[in-house]
Amino acid sequence: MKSDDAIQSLSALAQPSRLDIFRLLVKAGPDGLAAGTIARRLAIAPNTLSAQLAILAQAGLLDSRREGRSIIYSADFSAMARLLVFLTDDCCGGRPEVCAPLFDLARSCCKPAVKEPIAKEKVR
Amino acid sequence: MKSDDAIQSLSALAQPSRLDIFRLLVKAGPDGLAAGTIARRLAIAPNTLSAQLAILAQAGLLDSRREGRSIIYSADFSAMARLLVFLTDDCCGGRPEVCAPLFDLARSCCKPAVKEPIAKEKVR
DNA sequence: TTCATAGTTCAATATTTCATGAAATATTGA
DNA sequence: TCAATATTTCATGAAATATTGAACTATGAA
Repeated sequence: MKSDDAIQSLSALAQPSRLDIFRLLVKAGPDGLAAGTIARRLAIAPNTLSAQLAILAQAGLLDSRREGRSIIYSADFSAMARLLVFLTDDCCGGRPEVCAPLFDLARSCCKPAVKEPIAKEKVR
Repeated sequence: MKSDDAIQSLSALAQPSRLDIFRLLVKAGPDGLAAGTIARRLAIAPNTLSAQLAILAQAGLLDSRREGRSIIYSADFSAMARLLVFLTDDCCGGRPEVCAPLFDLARSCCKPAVKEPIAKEKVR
């Protein structure tokens, strides 16, 4: 990832409505949500939402697809991961303990992504 | 972490000079770098740099301490981790494979900082 | 003291970003 | 086709942000 791309992603997320939108879509998972649903849930005017979605999509953080009259938006998880990698690039500098919080992050994210559905219940 | 705090951190990082500064300090590790050193390395005017450092510090992303005439800035790794957690909150939504990239992130960061190798690799 | 070095603060200007209303486009069903 | 729904585009004024020169504070050395 280039610095310009990271700036674009960070700028896209650095706005209250857009951060809410993105986090809502992160929670929604790959299925995503229709623009109208997002507008209703977050109480954002349709035209304002459209502009926000365009900014997030342009930054590569969202995918979109049309389904009937609706346009479904979903978070691009791999783009997200690339951004996080960029931010933490060479974070250790020879001191593995420095980035220990990052491992805690990965572990707290969800149950270890092994093939078997280890835990039935939801994380948190 | 509250949304406002995340916005502040993201806004702080969403600017070319500040992103460069932060990443330089991430690489520098806990020892940090003097403001003047950062200014020289990144070719930023001292007063401009000062403003940028203040914004990053206000966002909680940097620590600072005086050493003689110099003021040493260093990245706050735990603040960083909190931001990443916030962004990926509930990212799984019942689909562990969705956040697999985050595990790749943690592993690529540096050598696993775990007491014992949990599960098996092969997360893909 | 006096001076030089290291950073910061302030004020002004230039630029970017934001939310909104009005109008336009796309899809579906009657 | 027409009407309704879903979303986007455009133009605009207001607000936030960035950069710069000049002045200011703090530390250490002569």
